[in-house]
Amino acid sequence: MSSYKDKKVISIGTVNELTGLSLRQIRYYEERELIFPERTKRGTRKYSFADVEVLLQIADKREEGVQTYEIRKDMLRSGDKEKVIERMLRGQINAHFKMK
Amino acid sequence: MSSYKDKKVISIGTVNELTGLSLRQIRYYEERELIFPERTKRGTRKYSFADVEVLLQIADKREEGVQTYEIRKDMLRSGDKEKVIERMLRGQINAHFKMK
DNA sequence: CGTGTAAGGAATTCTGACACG
DNA sequence: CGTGTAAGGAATTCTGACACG
Repeated sequence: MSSYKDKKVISIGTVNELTGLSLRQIRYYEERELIFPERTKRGTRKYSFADVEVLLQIADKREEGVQTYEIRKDMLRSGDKEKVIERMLRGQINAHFKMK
Repeated sequence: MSSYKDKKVISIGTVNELTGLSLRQIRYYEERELIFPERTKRGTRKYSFADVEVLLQIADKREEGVQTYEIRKDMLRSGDKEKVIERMLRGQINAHFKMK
């Protein structure tokens, strides 16, 4: 089920190289709940390849002028609802345990 | 051919968590040419999931008391010779361009 | 041979905020 | 709303070396 694609092992700097998005943008999309990285003990964000793919999609939408709120709605509406929900739950759970 | 499994995106600290090997050990196995991480501009090592798997195998061998030199020979002799050679070439090439 | 450690420096990441709009 | 940036701190990673054996 959960393979390499979903393992959260990539740091934000590498995600920046992989997507071309600025650190600010990557963090902001998390704030808008479009993406849900994990956190190491220290608090460093870790992303999966799946996250990188989502970010690439977000980048496309943003270029089209779509707002983050709309993108989020689209994601919830579209295809693999399960995946999205799973990602979101993981994010929530993490946030909860770290008592953000 | 080359999928997520081979993309070098994991930092040494994360590899340490994934394998349980110390940073010292991970770096040493590179010195012994058992593993070939890439380097970022700055010089930081980046590993792939495939590298992590190899490290796990190395760890097993070491526990059995096998020396790194023997492990290296075994790797060259065993199964996917292509993969090994490919990995080594990548390592060499990287080393060359960075003029280690 | 294989691995630990202290050493000093350089780059990374984090958060909260001000800015513009 | 979305993104840039300067700010200060904390943790990461790097290399070369001494240590033990």
